Amino acid sequence: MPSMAQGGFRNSTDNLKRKVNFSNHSPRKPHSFARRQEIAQQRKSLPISAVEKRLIEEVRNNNILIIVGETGSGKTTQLPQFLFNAGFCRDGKVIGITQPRRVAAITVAKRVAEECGVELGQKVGYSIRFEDETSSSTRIKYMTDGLLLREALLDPYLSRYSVIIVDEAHERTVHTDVLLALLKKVQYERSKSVSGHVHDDNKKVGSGMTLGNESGGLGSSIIKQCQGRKYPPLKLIVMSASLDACVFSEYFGSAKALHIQGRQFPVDILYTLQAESDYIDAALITIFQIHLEEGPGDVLVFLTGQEEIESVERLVQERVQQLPEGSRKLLTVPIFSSLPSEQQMRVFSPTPAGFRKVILATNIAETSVTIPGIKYVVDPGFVKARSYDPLKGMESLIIVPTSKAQALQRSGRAGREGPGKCFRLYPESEFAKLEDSTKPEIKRCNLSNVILQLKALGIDDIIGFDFLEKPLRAAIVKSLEQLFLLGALTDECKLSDPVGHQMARLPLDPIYSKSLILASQFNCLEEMLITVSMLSVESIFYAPREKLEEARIAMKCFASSDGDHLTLINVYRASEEFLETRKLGLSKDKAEKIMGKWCKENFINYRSLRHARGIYSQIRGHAEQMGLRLSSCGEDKLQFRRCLASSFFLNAALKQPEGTYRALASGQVVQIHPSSVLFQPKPECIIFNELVQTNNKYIRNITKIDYLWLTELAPHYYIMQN
DNA sequence: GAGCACTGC
Repeated sequence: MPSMAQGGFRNSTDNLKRKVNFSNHSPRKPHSFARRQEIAQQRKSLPISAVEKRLIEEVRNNNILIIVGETGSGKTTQLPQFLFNAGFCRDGKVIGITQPRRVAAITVAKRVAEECGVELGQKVGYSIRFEDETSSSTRIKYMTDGLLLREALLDPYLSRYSVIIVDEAHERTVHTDVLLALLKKVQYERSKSVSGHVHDDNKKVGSGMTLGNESGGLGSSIIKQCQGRKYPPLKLIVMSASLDACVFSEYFGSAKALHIQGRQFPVDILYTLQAESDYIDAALITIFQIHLEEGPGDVLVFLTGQEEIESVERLVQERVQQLPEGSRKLLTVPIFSSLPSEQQMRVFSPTPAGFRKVILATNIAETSVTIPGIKYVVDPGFVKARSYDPLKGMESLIIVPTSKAQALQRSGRAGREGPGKCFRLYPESEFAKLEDSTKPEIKRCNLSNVILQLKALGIDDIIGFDFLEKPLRAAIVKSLEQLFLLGALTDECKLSDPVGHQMARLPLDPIYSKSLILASQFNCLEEMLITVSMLSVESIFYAPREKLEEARIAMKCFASSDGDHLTLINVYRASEEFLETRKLGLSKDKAEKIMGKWCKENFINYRSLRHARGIYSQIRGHAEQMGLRLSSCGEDKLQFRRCLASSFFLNAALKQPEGTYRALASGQVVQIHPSSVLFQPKPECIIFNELVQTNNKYIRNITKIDYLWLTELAPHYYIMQN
């Protein structure tokens, strides 16, 4: 019996003790005088408002500032407004604020537009992929960090911006890391463009940079492009929620760091007395311990994946029935990203009177979704993490312990509305052994895309590039090699013309970008546009456990004996046809609705399909602009499969006697994932798009090809190898 | 015959 079942939690010595401030949340009354007063009152009560003058002064005096603001400090909404009012948008300049997530960019922009009393898209706007709510009058612009990176490809000096604020930098997404490196360079170059030499306060900034490599770098390319033009200095503000501000400060030449107090309620942290052998069982016991012994308030339980969530849900429901009748008012609500949105919404519906809600969540509830009413957090201390092995070209999804920062983030979820409690299902001595923070994404992902982007920005020395944290040399070399094999790089490791430049312009995985270029030569660009759109989104098919058989039958209607790629095309075209026949005279809302219904009937994930349609129209536009020939191979599937072989020759595999496959590039033994339409027939030779290790090494998205095509279509790889 | 955390252009 786990120790907590005997009440084995004890108070931690390092409870989160923070200053408490209260705010009144009254109902929204837009546009009314009362509403404006309410907003003014709320703004004034934010911790950041007390330091407005000081902040503006620091921004004036420092070209780079690190701001550490705890949750609820108001830094994201207020700082841009302070800067605007202080005149940082003179001469039509823009303040840009980047976010790692789309929803954050949208919701914050809406809030700030309301606070300013302006219509969204005017003075205050946002821009994310597929949605641009800005205009020529926009001065405060929220956007995703990936979008600003794309903007930099068109405007390397980021000349429209007077200030760029990188928010949530502690999350260390690839986009954030690359953006920070780029901004450091841009800032240095802009300061040079004004004065012809480096300013005193910029010398400090530039000191950590590799000036020796400027010849092929951003500097020279920008100077060429922007010859004779002068830009005012760029102000850079890096905002982070965590304590490791020194990482950013050091990177930017001992930049000044400021701390702003947050507004979070205290959370009691409790640990188990002993290590738990089974964290699922420990979580179950803790849930019931809270339910029976603690005061009212909902419970948030962090689990690692869908399967765990579903099994815990069943177990909780079983055990509730064994409780005395008066104690059975316990509801379970699951949430994870692949759950259809209407089911995700259940976490927001108020808990019925007298009930306690137990939310079973993946780390979607850590940052992406904020659930109201949480007073208790149960944290087993594990997370399913993706990592990438550059040598094998293989991703893996494995369950690992969380970091300290992650544990802190999770416990903070209990203190949003009042004091809370967090039950960590491991001893305090184990907490001390955790990594401080999660490994930055750039150290555990395929770098091909990053490198292609940097090359397109004129940065050729990737190994010497001044990253915030350097990726493994082997990972860089492997990706350079892949880009070379795809024809994106020349023998001198420069971006090739036109292929490399075209590939860099497309917002896709480089291997998919290349497949579009090839497809225009194979006369099947239409088919390939659909294919890469469908391959770029989360799983298209959705099969709930209880309707697995029905889902299988539905999927058969779309299946192609040639493989998954043509199956995906069939799904896309069927949805197009369905919409074509119905949409005449339908409003956009109505059309979406019947599309959603069609998806449900066919066991297709509506969100994924809609996303794929968005990508399709975007990349189709790019392809047209590039002058790629839009053609269809019609019924000639052979032509399309030959194009797939030509595009994905790096991912070819041959069947072995036991029915497993050998990946030709890496020699690894892999298996076809059972969700593939080719799981049953098991053809001799195939190409695949994904290699992920879970319980086994699985390949997914597979099409059957002829072995001879490989030497014919990719002789530079296959003939050289033999 | 398995099962896939989360983002983003």
